[in-house]
Amino acid sequence: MSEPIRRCTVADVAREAKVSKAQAARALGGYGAVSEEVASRVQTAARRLGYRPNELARSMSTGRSRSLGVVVGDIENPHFGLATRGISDAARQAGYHVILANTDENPETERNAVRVLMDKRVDGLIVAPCRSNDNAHLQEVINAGRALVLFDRMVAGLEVEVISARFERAAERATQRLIAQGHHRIAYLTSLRLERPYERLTDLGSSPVAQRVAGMQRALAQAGQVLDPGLVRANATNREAIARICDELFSRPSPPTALMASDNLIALDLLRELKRRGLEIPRDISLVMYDDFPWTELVTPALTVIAQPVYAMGHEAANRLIRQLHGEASEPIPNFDAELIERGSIGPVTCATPRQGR
Amino acid sequence: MSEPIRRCTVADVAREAKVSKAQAARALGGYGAVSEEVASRVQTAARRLGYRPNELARSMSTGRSRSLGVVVGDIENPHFGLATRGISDAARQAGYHVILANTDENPETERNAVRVLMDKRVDGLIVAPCRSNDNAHLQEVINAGRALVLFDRMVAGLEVEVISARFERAAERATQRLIAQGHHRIAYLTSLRLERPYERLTDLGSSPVAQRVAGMQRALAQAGQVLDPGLVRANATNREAIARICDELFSRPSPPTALMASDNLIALDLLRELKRRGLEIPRDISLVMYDDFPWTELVTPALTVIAQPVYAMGHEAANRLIRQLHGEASEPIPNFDAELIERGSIGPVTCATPRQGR
DNA sequence: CTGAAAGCGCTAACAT
DNA sequence: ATGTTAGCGCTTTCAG
Repeated sequence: MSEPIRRCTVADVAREAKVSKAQAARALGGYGAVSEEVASRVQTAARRLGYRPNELARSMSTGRSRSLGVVVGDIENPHFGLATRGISDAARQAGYHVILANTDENPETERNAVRVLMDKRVDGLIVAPCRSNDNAHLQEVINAGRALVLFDRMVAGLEVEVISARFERAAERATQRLIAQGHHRIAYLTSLRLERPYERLTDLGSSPVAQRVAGMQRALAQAGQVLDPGLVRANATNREAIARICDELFSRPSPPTALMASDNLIALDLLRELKRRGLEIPRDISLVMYDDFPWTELVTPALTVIAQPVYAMGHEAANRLIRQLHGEASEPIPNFDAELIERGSIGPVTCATPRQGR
Repeated sequence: MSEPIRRCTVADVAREAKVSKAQAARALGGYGAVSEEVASRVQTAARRLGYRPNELARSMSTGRSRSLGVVVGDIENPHFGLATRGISDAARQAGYHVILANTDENPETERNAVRVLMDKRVDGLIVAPCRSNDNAHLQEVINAGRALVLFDRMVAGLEVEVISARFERAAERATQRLIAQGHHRIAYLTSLRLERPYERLTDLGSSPVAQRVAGMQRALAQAGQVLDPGLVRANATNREAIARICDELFSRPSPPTALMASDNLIALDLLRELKRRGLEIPRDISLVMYDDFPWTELVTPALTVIAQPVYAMGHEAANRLIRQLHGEASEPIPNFDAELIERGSIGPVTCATPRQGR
């Protein structure tokens, strides 16, 4: 019931150790010059009193909070779970803490989160932005002189480091494999928000999604084919949207014979949707998913995926951010190359065009 | 290059609005009494100057940081991903932030994390403790008068709210189903750390694991059977451990005909291990897993699982914590009943005892 | 309703 | 090496 419980402060320790407050603080904080004698007396006193530093006060005077803000779309998504793990492992090792903010892939929430984290005086920010053209709030971060690293996606007009895998090569290879099996109508589904139907590569800016589509395009070009823009579908953000996209895709005169899912959530919904329509992988349709998780090996057929080193990327993002904070020179960003892992979800295209079930 | 960039403070706003610092602070913080006149002048000045409050300073004087510490074993585990999502959604709604700490299921790291979070002056803590008998650091939290809610597991000798699903009923039902299919040697694998081989229910304290085993026991008893203690295996914390446990289990004179995996990580490893041994589910062996995730429906066969409302539990944990902080009376903790979801991984026991493949 | 001044717990000059 | 004195930016008495 006793309410605030005045915690013991440096002043208390100083009194107990019979030294000045400053000296006690130095011994406790391990920063100035302190004699052995005094140091041990202070340590003893601190232990006896159960002293714990008030990090808030410390941050207040130093101006640094030793905490990193992490802003992701959805921590429930294992992709971000893994990334966050990488980030927080690196942070902990360097003595930093992680303040997590979920944006629900909502730009408004993201703006807000970034602002509040700044108000909390995080030393730096790792943001997986949900929009690539919405940079005002992130520019503010830079203007305020706070460190910033982007994760997964870049943002137009923002000169900051971006940690993101390189997808073009793997996308190209995956498409080649598909083509080798006779596919040429290959649809690509992404959760990227686009106001208008996809028309050309430049609609995608320089996002990773652009790399993925570019890779497809290149592989198709090598085979003397062109990518039908109508097969690149954005806004695959939830089950209903994905069902709708499937409806449209499969009611085309020439429906796709292969699907590429831009993330595991899309793949999961797609798998359900295909099952519902009685379409069997890889007999009736082929599937490639971006990202790799343990379960992809265990579904039937095992999924052919384009893996990216998400944990390592998170780790690197945090390390770079921290290096920025310490004013250390940053080496070039390592190449995180996405990698095609072939399992069983690509099969030869069948003569029978899969028609819409339902 | 300009280093610290002195951010604008209440003093600046006050000067600009030609009022006292105190008055500006009141207008900005929305607390004391302020005339319309002054309020609007201050707001205007604040906007013009791009004022943003320093939450650190605010916390410093109020003693409250509006942030919650969340300590979990492994954010990469979708179980905790979901829980964290529930927590942070509830927190955000109430204007709180979440500071996340990963313990890697390591007691030492956990103690440390709890301490540092306390030092950062979080208002309250949600902890998924990795040990049920290690309560000193958590007792400190209580002694310091800080709010605490436990997640998933309880801790001996600690009088705090625990949010955890109730498993006995579902465990019993699952076991009944198994028995109905002729199983009676049912093994249970948990990541719970136990120094010595399991012998009796009391070895498990009052953990959820105890509920699960109790449920099994009860169902077996109803069928006139007893649970062989050798089939309850703790320390299934990683792939190697799980492989070793399988070795032991399947080299018994009478190996188990059904397996219950205490979490999704164990199930994943088990699935791999069974495949490696050429054991097919549900023909050669049956499997039930705790927790439910989208992919469990998509593996072949679809997994029979014991689901728990993890998101809701996280949400509730945060809400209760916040209610504690506000000194509001807490209603009784709702019952989060785990639920058996029958899919395809339970089959009839076959005559041929599965022998070790290797 | 408004203002002056004290203080949260710490670090950082500046002396000694 | 040690002590003294100011702050950090905010909230909070306490007067008026």
